Amino acid sequence: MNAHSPKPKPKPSRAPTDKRERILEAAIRVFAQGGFYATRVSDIAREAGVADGTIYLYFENKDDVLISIFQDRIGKLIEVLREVAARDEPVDKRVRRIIELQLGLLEGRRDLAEVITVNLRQSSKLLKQYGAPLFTEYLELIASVIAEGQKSGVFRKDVSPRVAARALWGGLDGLALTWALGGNSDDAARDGALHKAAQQWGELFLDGLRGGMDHA
Amino acid sequence: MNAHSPKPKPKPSRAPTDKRERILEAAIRVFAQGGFYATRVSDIAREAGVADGTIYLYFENKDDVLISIFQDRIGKLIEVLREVAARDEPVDKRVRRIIELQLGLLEGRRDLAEVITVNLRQSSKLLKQYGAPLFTEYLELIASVIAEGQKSGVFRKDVSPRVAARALWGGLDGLALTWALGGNSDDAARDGALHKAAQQWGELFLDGLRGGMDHA
Amino acid sequence: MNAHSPKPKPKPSRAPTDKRERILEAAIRVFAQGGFYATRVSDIAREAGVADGTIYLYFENKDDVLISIFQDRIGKLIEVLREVAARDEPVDKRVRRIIELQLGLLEGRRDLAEVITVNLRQSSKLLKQYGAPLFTEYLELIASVIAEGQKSGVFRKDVSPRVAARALWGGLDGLALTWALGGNSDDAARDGALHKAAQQWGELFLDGLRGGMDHA
Amino acid sequence: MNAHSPKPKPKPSRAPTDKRERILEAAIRVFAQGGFYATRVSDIAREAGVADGTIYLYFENKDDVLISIFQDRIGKLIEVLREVAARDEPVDKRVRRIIELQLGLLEGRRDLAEVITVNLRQSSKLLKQYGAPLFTEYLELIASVIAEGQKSGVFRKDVSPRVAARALWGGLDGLALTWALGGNSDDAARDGALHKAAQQWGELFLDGLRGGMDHA
DNA sequence: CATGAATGAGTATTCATTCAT
DNA sequence: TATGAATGAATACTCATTCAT
Repeated sequence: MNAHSPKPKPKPSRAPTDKRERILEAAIRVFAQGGFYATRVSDIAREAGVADGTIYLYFENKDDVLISIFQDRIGKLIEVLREVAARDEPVDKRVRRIIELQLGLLEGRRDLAEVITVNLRQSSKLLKQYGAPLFTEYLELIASVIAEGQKSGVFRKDVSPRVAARALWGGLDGLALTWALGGNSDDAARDGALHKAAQQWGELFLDGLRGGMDHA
Repeated sequence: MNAHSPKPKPKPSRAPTDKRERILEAAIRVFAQGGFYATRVSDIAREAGVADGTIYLYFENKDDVLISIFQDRIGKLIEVLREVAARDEPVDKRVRRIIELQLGLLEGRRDLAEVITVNLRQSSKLLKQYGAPLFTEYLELIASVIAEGQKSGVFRKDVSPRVAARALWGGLDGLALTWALGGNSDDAARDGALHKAAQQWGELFLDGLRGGMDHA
Repeated sequence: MNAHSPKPKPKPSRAPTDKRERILEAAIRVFAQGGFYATRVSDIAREAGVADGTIYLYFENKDDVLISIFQDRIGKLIEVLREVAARDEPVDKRVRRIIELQLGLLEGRRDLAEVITVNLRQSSKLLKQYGAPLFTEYLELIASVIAEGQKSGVFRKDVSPRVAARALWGGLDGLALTWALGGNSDDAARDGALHKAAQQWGELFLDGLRGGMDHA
Repeated sequence: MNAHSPKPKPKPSRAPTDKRERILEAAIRVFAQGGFYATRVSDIAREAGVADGTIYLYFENKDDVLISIFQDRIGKLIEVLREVAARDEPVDKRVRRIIELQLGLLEGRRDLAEVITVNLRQSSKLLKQYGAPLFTEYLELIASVIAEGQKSGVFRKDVSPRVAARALWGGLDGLALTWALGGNSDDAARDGALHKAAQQWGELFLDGLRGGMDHA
């Protein structure tokens, strides 16, 4: 009951589970539009082109849909992140990759950004129960890279790696939030803006991490 | 319906609608606890020590309560922030004050901080409609301080003040979020931890803003 | 959760709780008509002349309505029965009173008879959870009278008082069931028939209890 | 819709719709467990080891399954009862056989007994529509045995055979009900207890029927 | 004949809002 | 002003039934 146990994904064969994906994508769209609470299950169903009841063949309940969005997407992100974090590259380069990765998740997906930055937080229950573990895992990976940078003398040591990781993530999330909230003009310019902002933020962050080197 | 037309706030006579204030305070507390949607009007009423119907003597409806929180409280927050931003102090000191202010460590106004970190994301619809403008104003104030620092040569110039402002806010929000997600032990130790984390984050941020000075 | 804890009956003052009673009576009527499961909550509400939501001010849920019918009515029956069982009268006379009492509950209330004989058994869950205790108490009272009769040498001793009590009750219930199921002609003749049948059954039962006296 | 027109039972060829029988058996079991309404068609299917849809190849709908149980099983029960009632044995012996038959202690046909005690009351609507006639026939057979006993001077004449039949059935039903309500320990001890209770009840009943002989 | 994924009508329950007192 | 009992619209979820395979 407590652990998130999704409906036993019916035979992940060729196309069938394609329907689960369709529902997930539809949910991202409608959640981004009206928010999790304002969205009716039938809205998701209509958007996905299935019957209301079909939703319940693939998900436990409405909550489970939101949770699954988070878990599927963040889960994938963590997988890649794990690989990046372990790479044999300079730590600052890896930090830049992490930033690009997190933003890349949202590349051209303002809807997904909104679901993750806004909708997920509307239910403290869901956030704490299901979000926290994955979120913590994600942050720990980032923190481990920063800690490594501290050990190798590249980063200042008077900052907790976890605090830095949270701040890094929070800064990106903040950028994404304002980006998601920004008008409806979803032109490439905006995408470019997000990208550029992220780069600036990355350099600021890295300089901050290095900057204190003298007084460390 | 669309324009926010609150109940004609009965002229603040002697005890200037002392009850309206009590309801607002109560709402901030319960919204912070369980979120806007999970909170029932009767929860607010109980917390405020009034009858359900009384809420409707001071607010149009439930939405109006959240909107009023935005406007009243963020309004006050902005007022204070405006004063801080205009102070005749070094910019880095002012940035540190902003950080403390947002985290509510300043003057024990934690409730003001909660409005931003918790309530801001409660309702997608309301956030976009009423929250965004105020939020933007808030960020602009921060950005103005940073811009000033750039002008005076204290901060690097290759970072957009707005990007920096968002990142600053986002980082703080991230710290507050993980702090909120962490267990329930609301002892002073946790307060201390948040405070310390905020300081570290502040220094990292400031060093980042200064750090690039050489290549600026 | 397990114990049946009805909504805190709002002030049992003059008339207010009158509404609870109205709902209960309405429920008896509609349950008897279409059965517990086929009856919609809104049917009860309409019959009682209240709004759907009002039902939930007086009852936990639909189950609670059925349980309350049983508990209220059987509860009252047990109160009287307790007095009768303790009377200073010959045991056979007391047994006859018990029979009349049980049938009297249903006097001219074929609907109530149907609710108790049929509807209550449609949910084994409800029956076991809430019905059993009261039912057992009721049977024990009857059994105690029979046991007394055995001690005083009036009744045969080779029959368990509990078995006899169950059989007595079962026989009455059987008569009530066929009576409740019988056509729709609810004339006095039918009432008389039930009464007469009960008397016959009472004498048969009493003779049975006495009959074995010689081989006891 | 009203008249019970079952699916054209496919001509019982070799294995005469062996599957229909399996479904019926399964339904009796699960209905007895949780009641008609609480049982889902898929429960029946799982218990029978067939797919949900298969049920509809043999039955019109869920109601039809319950109706078919009535008709098939009670029909069989009545057949056996008819044979017992017509036997060339003393009436009291035949009454004892009837008792054992109804309690399912005879020939291990407990399922037949369950149909009466449990399934009969499952659906008010169906009970009235399809059950009542069969039930009446069942009672009439018992009544006929009692009437015969009265004619032959073995039983008292001041009791209506029908009343006696109902009481006999009701008493047994009462015993079975309390037996069913009692815990879950389905050991042989419980079976023995029921058997013994039934015997006691039988003798009480018979003595009651005979007992009044002197004042008849 | 058999399957079981998909359907969508049906309903208990909640909770914002009203209004008689 | 203040109350809180009453309202009833709104909606997540279930499950009997269908039908393409």
